[in-house]
Amino acid sequence: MSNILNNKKISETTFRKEVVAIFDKYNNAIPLSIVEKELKKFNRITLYRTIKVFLEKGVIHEITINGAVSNYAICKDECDTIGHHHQHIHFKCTSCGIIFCVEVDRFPSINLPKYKIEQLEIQATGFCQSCNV
Amino acid sequence: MSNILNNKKISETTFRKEVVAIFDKYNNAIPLSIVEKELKKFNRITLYRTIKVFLEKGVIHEITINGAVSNYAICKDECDTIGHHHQHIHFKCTSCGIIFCVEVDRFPSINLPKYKIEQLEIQATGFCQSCNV
DNA sequence: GCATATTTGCAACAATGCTGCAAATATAGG
DNA sequence: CCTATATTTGCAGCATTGTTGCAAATATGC
Repeated sequence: MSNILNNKKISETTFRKEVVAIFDKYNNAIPLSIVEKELKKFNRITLYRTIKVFLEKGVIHEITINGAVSNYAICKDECDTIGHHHQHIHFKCTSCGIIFCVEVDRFPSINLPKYKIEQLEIQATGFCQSCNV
Repeated sequence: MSNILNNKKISETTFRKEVVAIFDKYNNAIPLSIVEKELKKFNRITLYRTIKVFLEKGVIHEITINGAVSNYAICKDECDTIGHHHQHIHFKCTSCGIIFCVEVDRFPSINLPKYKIEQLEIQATGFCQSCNV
C-alpha cells in the first residue's frame, strides 16, 4: 500500500487520507454520495475541494457517462499534474449502475483525417459479470 | 428539411420548433447556454422540459465529456424512444471547446470477457481542423 | 370549431458547487 | 522538538442547475 499522497506531493491530512482509504476500499468507480456516506465526519465544501485537488494532481479521475452524476476512481497509471493517461475502458452496468475501469489487451486507435486526436475515452454500457445471468 | 417533430410523434409547438431550428443551424453539438441565447423568448423550465422530451424521443442526444457541461446535438441516425444508436465519435477540441459528432468508416468493436457490451461511446479530445494549424 | 389532451409559465424548492475569511492543522528549518 | 510559515478546513452565504405542482394557454383529433 504505497503512499499516494506523498508520491503526488500533496500534504497529508486526516481528511485526505480517509478519502483515499475509501477509494482504495472499492475496486470500482464511486460517486460522491458514497464517499459522503463512508466519511465519519463529513464536510461538503472540504470534500469538493479535496476531489478537485485529487483530480488536478492525478490521484483520481472522473468518469461521466451520459449526463449522469460523476463517478471517481483511483488512477492506477502514471497520472500527474500534466494530465491523465488512461488506457482502460469505463464500463457502466445498466442493471446495477456500477461503473468499472476495465483493463483491455489492445486499446483501439482511431484516425480522423481532419482532427488531431490526443486522448481517447471509451465508455461502454451493458451488463457486468454479476448482472449478466 | 424533414419535419423531425412529426416523425417522432411529438406535438409541434412554437417553442419546440424554434429549438429544433437552433440545433439545425449548428453543425456541431451545443450546450444549453447557446440555445438560451438564440431563443427570442426564453423560459428556463420549458427549455429543460423540451430537452428532456427531445432526449427521450430520440430527437437529440447528450454528450458529456469529462464532467464539463453537457452538449446536445440532433440525432441523424435512427434513434427513438427505445434508445439511441449512434455510430459516430464525439470529438472535443481542447482549443476552441467545440464538440463535433464525427462519422467514421469503421466503428471500433471491443470484447470484454467478463462483460456484455450493448453500447459503445467514444470520446476523443485534441485539435479540430480549424485549431490544428 | 369544439372538446380533450398536452404544453407552458409561475412560484417555490432541492441539489450541486463555489468564494472569502478566520481558525485549525501540517510542514520545514533550526 | 519547537516555532514560523504555508496550507487546509469549516462556516456563512451565494450562484447555478434542475425539479415539481398547479393554473392558464396552446395544440390535436374528431
